[in-house]
Amino acid sequence: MKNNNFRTFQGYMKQEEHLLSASMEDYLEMIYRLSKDTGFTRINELSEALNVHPPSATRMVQKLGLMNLLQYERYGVIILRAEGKKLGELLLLRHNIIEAFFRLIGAKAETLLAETEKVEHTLSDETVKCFEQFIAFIEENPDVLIRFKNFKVE
Amino acid sequence: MKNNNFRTFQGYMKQEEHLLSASMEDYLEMIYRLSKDTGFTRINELSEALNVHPPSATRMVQKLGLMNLLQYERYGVIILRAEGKKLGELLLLRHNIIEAFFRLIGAKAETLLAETEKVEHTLSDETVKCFEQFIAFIEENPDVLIRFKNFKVE
DNA sequence: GTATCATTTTAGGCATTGCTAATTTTTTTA
DNA sequence: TAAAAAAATTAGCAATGCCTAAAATGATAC
Repeated sequence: MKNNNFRTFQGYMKQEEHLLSASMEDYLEMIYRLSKDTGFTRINELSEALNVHPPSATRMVQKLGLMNLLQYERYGVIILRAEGKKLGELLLLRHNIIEAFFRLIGAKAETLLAETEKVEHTLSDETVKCFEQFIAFIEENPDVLIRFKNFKVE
Repeated sequence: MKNNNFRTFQGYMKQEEHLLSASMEDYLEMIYRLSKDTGFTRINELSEALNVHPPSATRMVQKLGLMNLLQYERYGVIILRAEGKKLGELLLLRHNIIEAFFRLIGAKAETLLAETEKVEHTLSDETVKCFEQFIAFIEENPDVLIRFKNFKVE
């Protein structure tokens, strides 16, 4: 076995010149959700939504602030900057594509959210695009889905 | 947004009574691969295969040893115990299902391995089963794949 | 305006898993 | 069998991101 291409999970996650870690992506996506209507969110709301304790949210928000993805001052409100907004929107879009795709192929509803939240950090743009194309394909060819469902019953 | 079900990536990865962390799964899967023919492997071979440095492999192997997944003594060979073998086999099986599925829907060959290695730690058994069923479905209905490919061209 | 309450921050700790440097053990070679 | 080389271990550090406890700040009520 001279195949030099394997890595551990962490090895892969580091290797890429990922601008954002998985956690950063989670925070950014959630900030985008929460501030979509009102234009802002707060540490408390954010930490509750993500089921982390406030100090964890504070630290991450400070970090995202240093990266110029959002605007934040101590004890203040969290407002996405243009770049952060753009990323957040993409992240949410990606999330929705993956979720829709999993639903299509029959993933259990109970685990759908957790599944999507985990997977979304690990898929390449190309593969997400494949998911997207498959969704569009099924929309135009609903008979395929029916055949698949029948196949599964057997 | 009172939905209490979101978590950060790490939140999800911890939450489950996961016997094995993502890294543990990687090591176990690789040990299984490497010892499949010969019945054993070594720290050096393992660390090279996973692109980590030997001390990292030593530590993880010791940990897996404490979990009774493998048999190991200082400076010795690594031999999977029954439980470790069973898990390793399942992990490799899962890996292959996911890889085959991604290939089917058209994931880029260059990123296929990395993609699979990352995703495999984040999918539920049910979803992997969906992948498996889809593969079987396409095998029995190759016309669907042709239609999908044609659809993508447009 | 001050006391209370809620929110947020700071400080410090923990677990994981990677790394390097130095040491120990094993294997090979001469 | 003794010296050299290779392999593996130990020890200690780093980064990430979570936590708790205590302090600081802000908002509210009287």
